[in-house]
Amino acid sequence: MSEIRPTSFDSPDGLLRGLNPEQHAAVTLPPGPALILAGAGSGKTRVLTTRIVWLIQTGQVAPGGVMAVTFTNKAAREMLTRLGAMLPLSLRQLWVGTFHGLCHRFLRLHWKTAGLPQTFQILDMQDQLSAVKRVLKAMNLSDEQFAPRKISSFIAGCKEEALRPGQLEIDSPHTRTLVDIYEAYEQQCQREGVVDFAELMLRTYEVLHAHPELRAHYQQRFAHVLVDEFQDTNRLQYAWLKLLAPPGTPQSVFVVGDDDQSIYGFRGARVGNMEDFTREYGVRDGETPQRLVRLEQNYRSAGHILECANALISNNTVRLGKTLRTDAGVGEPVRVMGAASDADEVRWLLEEVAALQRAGTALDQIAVLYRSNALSRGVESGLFNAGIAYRVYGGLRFFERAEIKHALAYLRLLENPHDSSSWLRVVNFPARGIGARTLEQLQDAAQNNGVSLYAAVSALPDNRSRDRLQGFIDLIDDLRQRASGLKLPEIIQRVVEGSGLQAAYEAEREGQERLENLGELVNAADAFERYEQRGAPVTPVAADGESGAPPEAAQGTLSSFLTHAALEAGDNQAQEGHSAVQLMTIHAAKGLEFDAVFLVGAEEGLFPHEQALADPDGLNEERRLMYVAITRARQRLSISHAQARMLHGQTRYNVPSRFLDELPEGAVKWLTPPRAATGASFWGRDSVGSAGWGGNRRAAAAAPVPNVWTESQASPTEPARQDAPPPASGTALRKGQGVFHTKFGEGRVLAIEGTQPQARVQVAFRRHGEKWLDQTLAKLQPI
DNA sequence: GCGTTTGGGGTACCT
DNA sequence: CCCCAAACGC
Repeated sequence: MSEIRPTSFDSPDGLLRGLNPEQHAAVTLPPGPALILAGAGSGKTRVLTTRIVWLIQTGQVAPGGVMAVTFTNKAAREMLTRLGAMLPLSLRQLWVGTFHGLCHRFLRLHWKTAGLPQTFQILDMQDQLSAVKRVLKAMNLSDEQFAPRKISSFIAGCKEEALRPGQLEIDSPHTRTLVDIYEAYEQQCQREGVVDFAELMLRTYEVLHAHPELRAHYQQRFAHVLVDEFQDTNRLQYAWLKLLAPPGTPQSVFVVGDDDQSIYGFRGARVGNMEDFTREYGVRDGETPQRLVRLEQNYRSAGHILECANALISNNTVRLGKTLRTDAGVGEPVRVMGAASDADEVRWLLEEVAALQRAGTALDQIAVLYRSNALSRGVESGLFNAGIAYRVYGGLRFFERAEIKHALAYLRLLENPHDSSSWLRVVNFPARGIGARTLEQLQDAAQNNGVSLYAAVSALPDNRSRDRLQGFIDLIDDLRQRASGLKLPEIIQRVVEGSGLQAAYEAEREGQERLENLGELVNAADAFERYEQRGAPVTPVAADGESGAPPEAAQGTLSSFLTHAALEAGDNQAQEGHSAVQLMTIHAAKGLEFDAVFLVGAEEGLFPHEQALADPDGLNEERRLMYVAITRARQRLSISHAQARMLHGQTRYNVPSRFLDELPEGAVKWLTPPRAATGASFWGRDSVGSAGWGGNRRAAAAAPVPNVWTESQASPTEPARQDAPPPASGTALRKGQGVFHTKFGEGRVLAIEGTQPQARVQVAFRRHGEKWLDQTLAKLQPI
C-alpha cells in the first residue's frame, strides 16, 4: 500500500471538526456496507467527501482503492474539487466519476475483452435517434408505426434491465418487430464501432460478469465503493455495483441517497433499490454500529418551509422515512398566490422580484421554478419587459449545437471512419453533390454486405456518385494525415477549415454566430488539453499498474476530447458575471438552493402533470418533485397558480394543485391578489360558488371568471400595453417620436431609413438599448 | 439538390 | 403558441 503523505489537516480531528453527530457517525463508520439517508440540505456531499479523505488519512485505504460514483458530471467535478482541496494527491489515482464515465474508462482499458474496436465512439441521444432511423429504413418499417423516440427508449429500457434481444419474451407480432429492430440496431452499432450510453453500462456489466478473474481484480482493488444519489440508480447500475462489491465481502459499500428525492423514474431510476440495498446488504435500523444513518438536520431552509416539505412528503406511503429539522427558526410562512390568469401570475411575480431586489436580495439568489418548460415563456417575457436580468437553464447545450456536432463528426471520422452516424451528418455538409439517392444506394450496399457506409463505397458501381463519395473519403484521409503531429486545437482549426465548414458558414447569412461557436470549440480544446496535461482526471487514461488488468490502451488527446464532448454536453450558457434571476425546471434545480424560490403553475394537470398520472407511481413521483421544489428555498418560498392559463395556443382553466391542500395550515400564508379587495371575491362574485380556499375548489373547475385584477388596472411594472390603441394605419413616425414596442417597451425613434410605412426604424429603448426594426413587422405604437 | 412551406405535436433530460 | 421535421416545389 502506498504511504500516506501529510495533508492540509494536522489530524483526523481537524477534518471531523464541525460535523454534527449524525454526519460524524456516517463519516467514521468502520468498514462494511452503509446506507446514508441524506435529506435535502443535510450536508450529503460533505459527508461523502469527508469520508473519502478520512479513509485515506487514517491509512485505511490507498487513494487507488477508492471508487466514488455520481450521476452527473457536475457532481463528480464538485467532489473532485473538494477532494483536491483536502488531499495533496494526484487526483488521477482516484476513480471518481459518473457511472457512464467510469464504465467508459473501464471499456477503454478492456476494449479487446469487451469486443470493441479500440477507437469506439459514443453515441449521444441525437446520434442514437438517427441510428434508429437508419435501422428502420433498412428494415422498411414506417416510423409512424415505430416512432424512433419510442424505439430508442425501448432499447435503452431493455439495456437497463440487462436484457439482450435474445432474452426478451415475444408475446405479440409487434413485440417481435421491436425485438428485431433492437437486434438490427445492435448489429449496426457493432459494425460501426459505436456504443450508446446504456451500452457503456451494460457492456461493462457483461464483461465483469463473464470474466471472474477481472472481476476479482477489481473487487480486490476497490476496497471502498461510494455511491452518490443512490435513489436514482436503475436496475443495471445496482447490479453493476453488486458485481463490483458483492454483499458479504470485506469491501465497503457506502451509498448515500434520499428516497424522497427520486425524480427520475421516467428514465429508469428505481427507488426500490434503496430498500433492496437494506435487505441485500443487511443494513437495518437498531444495529450497532448503526449502518443506516439518517441525516435529518437541515442547514438550508427556514422552519415553515421544512414543515411544508415534511407534511407534503408524508403523503407518500412507501418511504424509508425521515423528518427534516432545523435550528434556524420558523422564518416566514410559505406564501401561496392564486392569480386569475397566467399574465396576472407573472405581474405579481415581477412585483415580488422587484420588492426582493429593493430589500437587497441578489438576483441570482432568486429562482423561478416550473414543472415543464412550456411555462418559462411567460415568465421570460415578463422579466424581459420589466428589464430584469434572467437566465434560463436548459435548452441547447454547447456540444449539442449543430455546428459543433458537425465539427465533431469530422473529428470522429478521423478516429473511426466507420462511424456511420457521423458519416451521414457531414458527408454532404457542406454540400458536395451527394444527395439522397446516392446515400440510399450506399445504405443498401452497406446493408447487403453487412458493413459500414465507409466500407460500402467500394461496393458501389463505378460512376459519378461513387467518385463523389470517394472524394469525401479522400478528404477525410487527407485531413487525418495533416492532423498527425499537431496539437488538438490546431487539429480542430485545420478540420474546420479543410472540411469546408468555415467557408460554408462564412457564406451563410446567419453564420456569424456559428463561426464564433466553432472558435469556442477551438478554445475549449485548448483548455481541455492544458487541463489534461496538468493531470486532472478529465479523461480516463488511467494506467493500471496492477496485475490482472494490464493497460490495453492509452487514449490519444483527440479521442479523449471526443469522449469529453459525448459524455459531457457542456453547460448551456455558462455566462457568469452580472447577477440574474434563475429560471429552470424543478428537475434542473435538484441539488441547488436559493434565498427565494417561486414555484409557478401549481395547478392540477400541470403539476401533478396529467401525463404522469398514468404511471402507478406517477403521483408519488410528482409529489417527490414537489418536495424537491420546496426544499430548494432557504428563506422565502412562494407558490402560485393561475385560474386561466394560455398553453399550447389555447386557454385552459385549471384548479389549484392538490399538493397545496397537503401543506399544513400553520406554515402557509394564503395571499389574495393585491386588488381583490375591490369588493369582488377573488374567485369572482360567486360565479363559481363559494369556492373559497377551504372550499370545494376542484369541483369548481372550469368556469371562466372575470379577470378582476387585470381589468382593474395595469401593473406598475409594465406600461399599459394591452390598453394602448392599435397603431393607426398610416401613422407616420418621426425622429424623436416616443414609441411603444410589445417586446422592448418604451423607446424613442433615432432614425428612419427608407419610405414609410415600409421603413427600417432605429429606436433607442429605455431598457433594451438601440435596435433597428422593420416597421412592417414590429408594430411600433406612437406614444 | 436545395430552400421554403406546411403540419404535427408538445413532462421531466441526467449520461 | 412555437418548434422541428417531412414534403413540396424550383
